[in-house]
Amino acid sequence: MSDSRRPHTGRRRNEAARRAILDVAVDLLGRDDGAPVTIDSLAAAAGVGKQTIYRWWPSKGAVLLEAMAERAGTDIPVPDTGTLRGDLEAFLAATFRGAGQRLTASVLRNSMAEAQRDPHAREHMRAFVESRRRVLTGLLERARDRGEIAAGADLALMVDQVYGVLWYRVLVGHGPLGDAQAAELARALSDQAAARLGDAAG
Amino acid sequence: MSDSRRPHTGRRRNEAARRAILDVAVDLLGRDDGAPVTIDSLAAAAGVGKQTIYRWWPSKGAVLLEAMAERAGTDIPVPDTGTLRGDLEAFLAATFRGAGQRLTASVLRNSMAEAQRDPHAREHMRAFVESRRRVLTGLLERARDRGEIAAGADLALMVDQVYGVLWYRVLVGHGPLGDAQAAELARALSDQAAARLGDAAG
Amino acid sequence: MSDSRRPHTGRRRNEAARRAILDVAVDLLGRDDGAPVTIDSLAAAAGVGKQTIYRWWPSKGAVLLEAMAERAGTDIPVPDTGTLRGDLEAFLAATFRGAGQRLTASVLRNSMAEAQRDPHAREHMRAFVESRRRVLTGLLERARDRGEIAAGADLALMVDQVYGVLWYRVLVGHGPLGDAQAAELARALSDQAAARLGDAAG
Amino acid sequence: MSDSRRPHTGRRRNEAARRAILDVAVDLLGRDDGAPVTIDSLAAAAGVGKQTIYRWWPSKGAVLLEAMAERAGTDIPVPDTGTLRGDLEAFLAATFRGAGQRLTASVLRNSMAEAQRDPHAREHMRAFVESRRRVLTGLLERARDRGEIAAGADLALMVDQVYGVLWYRVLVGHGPLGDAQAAELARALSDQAAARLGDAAG
DNA sequence: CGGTAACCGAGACGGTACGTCGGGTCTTTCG
DNA sequence: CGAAAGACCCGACGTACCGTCTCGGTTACCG
Repeated sequence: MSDSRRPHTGRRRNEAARRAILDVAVDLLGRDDGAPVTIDSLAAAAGVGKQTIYRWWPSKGAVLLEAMAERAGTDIPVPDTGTLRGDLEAFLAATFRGAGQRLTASVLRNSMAEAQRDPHAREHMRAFVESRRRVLTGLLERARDRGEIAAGADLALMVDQVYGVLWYRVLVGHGPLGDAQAAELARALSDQAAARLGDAAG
Repeated sequence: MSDSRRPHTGRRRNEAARRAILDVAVDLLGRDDGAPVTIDSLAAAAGVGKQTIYRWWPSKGAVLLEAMAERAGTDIPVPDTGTLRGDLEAFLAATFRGAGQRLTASVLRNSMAEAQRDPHAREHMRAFVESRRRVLTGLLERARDRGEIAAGADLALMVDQVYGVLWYRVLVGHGPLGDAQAAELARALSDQAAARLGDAAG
Repeated sequence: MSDSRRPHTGRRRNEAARRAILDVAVDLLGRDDGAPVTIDSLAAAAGVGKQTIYRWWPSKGAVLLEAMAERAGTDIPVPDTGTLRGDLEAFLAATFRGAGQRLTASVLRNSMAEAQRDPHAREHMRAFVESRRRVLTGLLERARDRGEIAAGADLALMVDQVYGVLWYRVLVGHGPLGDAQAAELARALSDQAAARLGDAAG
Repeated sequence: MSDSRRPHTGRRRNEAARRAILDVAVDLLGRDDGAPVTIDSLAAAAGVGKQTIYRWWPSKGAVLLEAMAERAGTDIPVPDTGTLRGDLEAFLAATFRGAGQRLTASVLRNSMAEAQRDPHAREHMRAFVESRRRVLTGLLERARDRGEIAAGADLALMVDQVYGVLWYRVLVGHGPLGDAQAAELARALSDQAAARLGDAAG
């Protein structure tokens, strides 16, 4: 993998090695051949000793999740179309399109599986999920401030519906995940919000 | 595990062995100590030779998922309150209550993790999920026939909104899964359905 | 402990694997390229899983020593020339010639090194050494019975003088180990025995 | 190990560090817990960087053997009792007593093991052994000059019998190594010498 | 007297081998 | 002839050391 020699950095952590490990991790996670990413192959492909991985990460799951967070966390821009439905549709489309990619989906599936076994990975997963949720929650709060969502609405549950559908489809693979689904779900959620507003009004 | 001696049955398949294997599988899946259920421990605990497992199941994942399906698949009665919201609330409450139990949740988490690695398990998971979805889909279709849901509504997506939230919370564990969530989600979905009806009417 | 005769079910030890392991061990020990015989290479060369080695031997040293004992223990015939000096010369010549071979010497050196670290190997070495000593002790006892060695002579020390010289030269390599040395040492020891006889007589 | 701070010596070799390394090496070699003295533990215990060891010694074995030579090489005084047997008995008693000490024996065993693997150590061992042999050879030559040993006698083989017995017992541990053995062996060797003298005379 | 060369403690690095664990197959013996 | 027992091959696991490297610092020598 790393043909060109990576220089030692003495007694300080070698940033180049860290990068190589994470890059290779994303690469391997992306393969959906079912091969479950071994530490040996990871180390070999990164041109790194296994100890260098274990020195900095407590477990395989931790590496994979950090790698995943880097990849999947590639910022989804927060749109501002002026309406809840427009914002949702744009955000969901970008999000679903990302997660729908074969490679990213594979990363997500492997990571979630790892998180079920490894407590470290679990914690990383929790943090990753939280960071993603925060973005969407912000979008919804803005809409609420604009008066498009009732004050008492359960924003968390709305967020869960989005990411729930996303993970569910990624993990089980029973249905597609693309622009059409994003649009449909955006409409459903804005309908939910509108209905509650009407309640409050009436 | 099997204190009393299970008799050999000679040349015919030993149903008792099959039962013991599935029972032990559920038991081990239920432990959420993170220990990942090995075939050896499964065979030992069931008082069964490993070959007896492999004779009847193609892989570890297949056993575990079949075990899970037995447990988690305990039939949720399909309610009939006369209204979509009532039906949903009853169904979701029962479903969430089941999945929210520590043991069942543990089984689900382990099974989903297994399904990400093992193709056999993946297929089983797909089938299990499909069977569960069919029930809820039936409930929604009935409501559509009653005129509570628009003809063009994406029922599959509504089903996903339910099971997506369920799996998402089970797997990540960032929020509770109980009657309150069931009620809130039932209300949201029926609102969403009603909104589409209004569109169609106008 | 409490178990009486259990008839043993299940697959039996694979004798071919055992032989392959020991043969390969001798082969690898024999290389005096300094490469220290790893379990991995041993298993690979024998076409055997590592576990199969660890199932039957407690440590690497134990395998190597058993292999060595088989090789070096190839029976040295006990000569019967009628005189102590003749017997000694024949026995020592055969023994030294064996140990002097490059391959056997290499096996001996590696084994002794292993025995210094590994308690299991140490015990095996003790047993091997003891079995070799017994043969020579028997030869000396016969000579004592014939009256060629004084009753009070320290036979154990005489045996040590033989094997001491042998191991010393094998391990340090400061001098040859062949027929000439055998003859010289045989003469020295029979002289030494004769001297004690004279003492007793005088 | 080194509680008090060792002062830097700038660009000149730090003698204190060298001493600390050798002292710790002897200390660790002396443990007969079978733990095989690693460079890391050696460096840590000496409060020294690993590079400081590799700067001055070509390999682990070299350090250990130099340490051993220092300890075991503590000069055995060459006695002068006037007779071969007396000289031998005194010299052997002192030598055996030294090597018989648990700590020294442990050092010797570990060093010899190291010498079988490491070429540097092997060479050091050869040199050490040679220096020890020279002393005993000198003692024998003096006796030959006095006419107590025949001119044609194989002094080297006599020396080998002494050190052979010593190493053999140290390495295998099948018998004690003390004054009694020293006396018995001294008598045996002087008997050998006397016998050859008689031959020459007759 | 200000570089600079060689030493030092520290510790990360790429590797190799370790001994263990688990997966899935194969073989033996019993009922 | 199915089922238990369990040995087999394979390969990943996480750890221990190896010998190399770079760092930041100290001290002695040299210009």
